[in-house]
Amino acid sequence: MREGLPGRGDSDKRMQLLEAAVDVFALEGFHRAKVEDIAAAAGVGKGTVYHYFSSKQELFQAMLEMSFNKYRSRMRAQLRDPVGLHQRLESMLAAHLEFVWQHRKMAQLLLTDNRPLPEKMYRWMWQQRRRMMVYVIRMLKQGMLTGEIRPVDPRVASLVVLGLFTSLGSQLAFGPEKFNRDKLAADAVQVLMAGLAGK
Amino acid sequence: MREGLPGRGDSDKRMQLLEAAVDVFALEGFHRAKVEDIAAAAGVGKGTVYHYFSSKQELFQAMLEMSFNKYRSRMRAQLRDPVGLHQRLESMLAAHLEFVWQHRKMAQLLLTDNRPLPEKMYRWMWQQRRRMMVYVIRMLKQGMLTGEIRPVDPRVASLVVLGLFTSLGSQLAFGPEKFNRDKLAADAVQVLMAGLAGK
Amino acid sequence: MREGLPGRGDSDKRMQLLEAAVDVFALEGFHRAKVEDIAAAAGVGKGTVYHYFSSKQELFQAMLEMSFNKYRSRMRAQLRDPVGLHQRLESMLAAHLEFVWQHRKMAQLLLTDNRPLPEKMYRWMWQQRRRMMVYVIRMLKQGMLTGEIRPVDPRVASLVVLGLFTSLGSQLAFGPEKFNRDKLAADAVQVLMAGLAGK
Amino acid sequence: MREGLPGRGDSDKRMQLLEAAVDVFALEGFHRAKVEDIAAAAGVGKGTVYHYFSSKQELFQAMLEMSFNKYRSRMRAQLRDPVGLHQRLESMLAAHLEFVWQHRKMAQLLLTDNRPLPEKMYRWMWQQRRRMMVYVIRMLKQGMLTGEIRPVDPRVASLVVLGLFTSLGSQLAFGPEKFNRDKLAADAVQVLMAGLAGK
DNA sequence: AATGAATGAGTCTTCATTCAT
DNA sequence: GATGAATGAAGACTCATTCAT
Repeated sequence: MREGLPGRGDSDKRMQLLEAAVDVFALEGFHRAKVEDIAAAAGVGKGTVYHYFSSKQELFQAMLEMSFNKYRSRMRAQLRDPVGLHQRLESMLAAHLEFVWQHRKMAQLLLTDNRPLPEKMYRWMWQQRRRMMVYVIRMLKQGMLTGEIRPVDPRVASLVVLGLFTSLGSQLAFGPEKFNRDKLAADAVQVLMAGLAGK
Repeated sequence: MREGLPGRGDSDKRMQLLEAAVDVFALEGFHRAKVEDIAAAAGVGKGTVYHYFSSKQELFQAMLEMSFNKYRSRMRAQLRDPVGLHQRLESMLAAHLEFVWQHRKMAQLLLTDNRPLPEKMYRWMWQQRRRMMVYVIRMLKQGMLTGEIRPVDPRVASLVVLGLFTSLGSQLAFGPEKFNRDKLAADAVQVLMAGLAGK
Repeated sequence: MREGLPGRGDSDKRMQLLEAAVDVFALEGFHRAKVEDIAAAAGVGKGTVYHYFSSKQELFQAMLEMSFNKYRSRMRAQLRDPVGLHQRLESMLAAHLEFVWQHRKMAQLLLTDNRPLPEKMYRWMWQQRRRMMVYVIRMLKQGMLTGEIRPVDPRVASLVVLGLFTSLGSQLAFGPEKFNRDKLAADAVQVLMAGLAGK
Repeated sequence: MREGLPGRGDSDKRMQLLEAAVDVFALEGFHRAKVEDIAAAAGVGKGTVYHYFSSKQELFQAMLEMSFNKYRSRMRAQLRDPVGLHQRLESMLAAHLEFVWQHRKMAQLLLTDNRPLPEKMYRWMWQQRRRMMVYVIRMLKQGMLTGEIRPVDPRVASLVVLGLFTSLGSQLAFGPEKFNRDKLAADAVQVLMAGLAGK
């Protein structure tokens, strides 16, 4: 049946399913989301899901991975040009907020519902955070070398940075207020760099 | 059987159930937790649950409220004696970490599983965060008046503060590392107050 | 505890329960009626029910019997004075309608819900009908002897009579219309006696 | 597996379920009937029931409607040829008895168990009776015009007629005796038309 | 490859009944 | 006698998964 160009990367239906999965899972959470609804949202039959994914579980994981990958490549794109640490933190945070905003639903899902993932997936998610942390720590260490930041425990500092990202992200995704994302990022990084205490 | 002081305000069984609920929900998440298991963990019959709570849902909510209330009173206790802002943030964070550590399971639950809560509970949880934020903002504003902190957008700053709390909390609850909680709190607040940028 | 005159026929509570049972069973039907509700309606504790009746089942049966007995004695009262058959049928029907009207709820119950009664009760109810039929047949036979009615198969005729009673009863109990019960009885018996066919 | 003519309008399984429902509901009553048993009787899985009916309730209603419809079309078939009123009543009653006999179980159900039907269904059943009554009244009025019956209150008379139908029906369905249905119908209508009173 | 009818394991919830006080 | 907290058997219903077409 498969019409269209042969060798066209990923099967159409698979991608449709993944995208439908983002919507439905985000809206309903893992448990309330029904495979049938995802199939319907993707415009395919229920059985078709099982051609592409061996289980609801697996579909969920694949969907998560796809989303994380999008996130990572978005972040990486931000980091090409070599700028100072302050500037870099600012554009990373802006990119983070931009992504979170655009994938609000997905973000809500990650921050609220899940847990079917028998450990394995959990570990994977934690790993993602870990990876991010490692990257931030490296960045901070380098900043200390260049004198852009003063000597602090990089592990503690990275937690502060990550907390900032997450906190602003949640507020954006859940909060009722509208923010100017770029200004928010700039302000927050400014606070982070200069500290709260008056000079 | 009835041990302990007679006439103890809240029904024994109800409290047993709430405590069993914390354990089981934290371990399994809302959906996988079986009412029967909670009953068993509390050492009562399945039907007894429905004497005290009209549904699994309600039991879950009651359990959350109990935990939040414990958290709030713990926090408030920390805030009796009048100290400077730096000191206050430090002891709040320390208390937060202490609580999170002691209620690790509960924390994991809140941060990972949930979503059955048809809006109502959601709103309630968001409200809790809101309330905390309001409190922090007030604290920061006062700090600006006393000159303890420099003039910054208090909303942005409060997000940084909350992010710090959450971030350290997660790391503590989920991370494999052991931390000296008091030192962690002190260091983090130090970073927060003085900022990353070298003087 | 039992205060009041000793030897006072039937225990107070028992009677209260039976009366509450009529209301609740009639309103809810056997299955939906909850023992607890009946107890509450009688103003006693749930456990008390089981002092007087060994089961919901038995309570139901006792309640039915009480009602039937009331019915029978009401009917019998009607039959003291010796009058002609036409007159007797008329006053029986009027008494029937009167009773049905006053015990509307009970009637609805009998005509709509029931069936928990594992045979035993069923047989009993059928027996009541039977007994009634036997009585009617005897009456009809006598009427033939006295020449008040013409020779017909008494069994068939009794079915017609009983059908009349039931049919008018249902209409009264369920129908939205208000009837003048005595006139209705008179008219119906008139039709029954004289037949539909014009002379 | 699928035997019988292909393309048969109503789904096979649905019909199997309806027929199994008649048997099981009639045997057990609404409440005691287990969905699982109906499924088993229909030779399908438990879940299948919920493909065709959204609830036990709905299955019950659908089953009732099917039966009533059968009854109505049976009755109507009886009424094609134009005959006198006496004759018509007789064949209607005979058809009624025939149907009741063949659907004895169903009849028992209707006359004994039910009441889950939150009003809606009740109204519908009452409506059926109403409709029948209206039809009978029209018939009687016409009979008065043609002089086949004498002038009587048609509403009262219709109650007598319906009572006759119901009464004989019950006797047939529940009673232990065997009847010659046609003779019974003829005799009863004869009584009805000529009345009990001797000429 | 695609489908959706069919399935039944898994759970919440109800409520008659028991029994310690 | 009276009570109501406690119990657990029983049953409706959901939904991931299979499989014949």
